[in-house]
Amino acid sequence: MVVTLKEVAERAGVSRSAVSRAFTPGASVSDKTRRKVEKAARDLGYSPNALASSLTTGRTRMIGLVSNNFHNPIFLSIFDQFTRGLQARGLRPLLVNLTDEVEPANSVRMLRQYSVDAVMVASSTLPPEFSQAFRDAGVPVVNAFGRYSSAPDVHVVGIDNVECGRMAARTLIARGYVDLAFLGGPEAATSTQDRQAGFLSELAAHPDVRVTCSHARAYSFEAGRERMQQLLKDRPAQAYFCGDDVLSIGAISAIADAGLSVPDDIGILGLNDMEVAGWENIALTTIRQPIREIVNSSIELMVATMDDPDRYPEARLFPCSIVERKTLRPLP
Amino acid sequence: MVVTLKEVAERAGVSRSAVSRAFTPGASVSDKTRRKVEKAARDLGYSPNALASSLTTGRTRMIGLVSNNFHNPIFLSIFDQFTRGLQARGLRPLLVNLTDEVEPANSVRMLRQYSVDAVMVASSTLPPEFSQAFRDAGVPVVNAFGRYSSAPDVHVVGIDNVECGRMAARTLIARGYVDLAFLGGPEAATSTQDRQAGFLSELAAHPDVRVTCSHARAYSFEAGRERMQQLLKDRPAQAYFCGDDVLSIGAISAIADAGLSVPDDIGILGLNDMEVAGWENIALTTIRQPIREIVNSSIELMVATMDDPDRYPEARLFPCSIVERKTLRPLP
DNA sequence: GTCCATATTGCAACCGGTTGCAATATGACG
DNA sequence: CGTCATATTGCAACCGGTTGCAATATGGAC
Repeated sequence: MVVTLKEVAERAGVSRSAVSRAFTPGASVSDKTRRKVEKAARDLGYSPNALASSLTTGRTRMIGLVSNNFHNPIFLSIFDQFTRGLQARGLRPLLVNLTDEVEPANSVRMLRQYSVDAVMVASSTLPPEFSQAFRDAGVPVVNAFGRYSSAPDVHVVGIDNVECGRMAARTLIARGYVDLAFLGGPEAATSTQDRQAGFLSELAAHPDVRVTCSHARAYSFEAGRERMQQLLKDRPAQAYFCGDDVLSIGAISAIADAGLSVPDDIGILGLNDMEVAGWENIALTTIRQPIREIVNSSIELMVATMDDPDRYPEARLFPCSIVERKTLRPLP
Repeated sequence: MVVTLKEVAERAGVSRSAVSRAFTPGASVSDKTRRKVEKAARDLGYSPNALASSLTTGRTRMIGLVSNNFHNPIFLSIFDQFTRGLQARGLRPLLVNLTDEVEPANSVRMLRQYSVDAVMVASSTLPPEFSQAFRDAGVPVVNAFGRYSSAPDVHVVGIDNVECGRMAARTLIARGYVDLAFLGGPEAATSTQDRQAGFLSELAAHPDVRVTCSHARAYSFEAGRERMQQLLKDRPAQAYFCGDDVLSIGAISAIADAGLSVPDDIGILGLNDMEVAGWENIALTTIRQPIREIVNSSIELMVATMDDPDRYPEARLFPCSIVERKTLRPLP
């Protein structure tokens, strides 16, 4: 059924090596041979078996694309960017869903069985042990959307969550809010820890401003909604910096249910700028993460690490920016 | 760096065949040999190279997961289900993003180079030529979320869009709406064509009911919003059946902007029941597509077709159901 | 202990390619 | 036309496994 190199060689009247070289860029073949081979290949509908060649070349051009986040809509566009970026470079993503997986060794074994050339961890919540396990197995790894300080031995590309927290604080202060709050994701998530730390550190310079912190049990709509419902039973703050857009929208939903208005009664500031945040009936004011840039840079770094596996680990941080919409009162 | 069968064989003091057999379920090996091999493998940290073995066995256990829909949030959960379902069966999804790809031959070549055992097309908008091209290349294919009538030579698993259209009509009629409209996706999308046909056919029995049709240029928030803005300039209908949830939410946003209320002034019925539709500040009444069942059935069918490549093509249709929320007036 | 059916084992060829090396072809130059 | 450097080619070994087959080992029956 499937055409092999040998058949092409026979039809073209050349050796198998000649055919192989005709398909290898930069190999030594005369134009005459190349033409004969190309004709035979075309006639037969031949295309080389990438897996067979990987056996000798040691490169499969397959990349493990690893994530555990299949609920936050922002990740759909992240997968979109990654698949397109990898494909454009002739790389193939082997998608690995690590939801509920706790044992790094399993994933490592699996990805080694399939000889991926590198691993892209696309997650802000996967424990660093996973990235480290891949690296220990000798596979180039980049952790996209990861925490930059926790795993200095693995490349990380993402945003400066501490700075995001500071930016959030400055944004709220500038709008005249004096009673602020942070509503984070799970307390164990490093992204939440960093954003909170930045938020608080910036506010340290404003002793006149009141600030409180609380945490939702997950980065999800329901969790944000539940948490905000509880907060509303007490005296709520004037404005909340939420650790994530989905969380923000859950919070807004609870506020609306309580008969209060955003931004008139309570201001909400999100983080991520997922597509849904821009929908006019959501219109979330949020801090935009430059997804495209992070993805492209992650791929570039990964490719560079494939060429030089001993490359010294680095962190690449991209600045975020405020996207002004309708859930914060305007600047005075 | 990487441990091979040969090294394990040497350490265990057996032949390479013995090692291979120890890792092949059902092969003939004595317990004694198996134990020696397992110990050696453990000591060395050996795990077999799946790609190398695929050369002789002809099976890679890799599946091409092909889609062109990376904007509709419903597809994130679809990918979630697919990756988990495939992984649970020891299959590995090679993700292929066909956004902007128009030439089926390219995808076929790529997937053949990587010797995938089967292809899962997860899309309702990919032209049937793609599925057909995979089938013509001799690769088992299932088109999940595809149109059941257009490509009788390829397995299709999904919903009966015509019946969905009818169900939508019945739902609106039952709520006493007499001035109805269908707001579809692109006119070229077969899902839109079928839903519209079903909608109109059911209404044929109700000559007293007025009905009009229009189409958004894409299955997107913006497209739905724009189209509804235009519709509102004229005399809008009492209730709209929208071809998709995202479209519905765009329409709702336009209606709200115009100072009208949903469902008091205009009713909206969506289709899909994506996660966002359930968020309380959206609360879209919609027709639920049983995603999990469709995905599982698609995988089962794909696996069955891998065992019997000549399996006669079939269509599997799953019933949809109304999810009652807050964008239609209640039943009388 | 012998005989025979059955279970294990290793050899060697093969899967579909790549590549070092030596052999041969080519072309420039004198 | 001969010489020599360079370009092209084919041979054969190899990548990391699997598997048919023949050889050997095992164990039960007699």
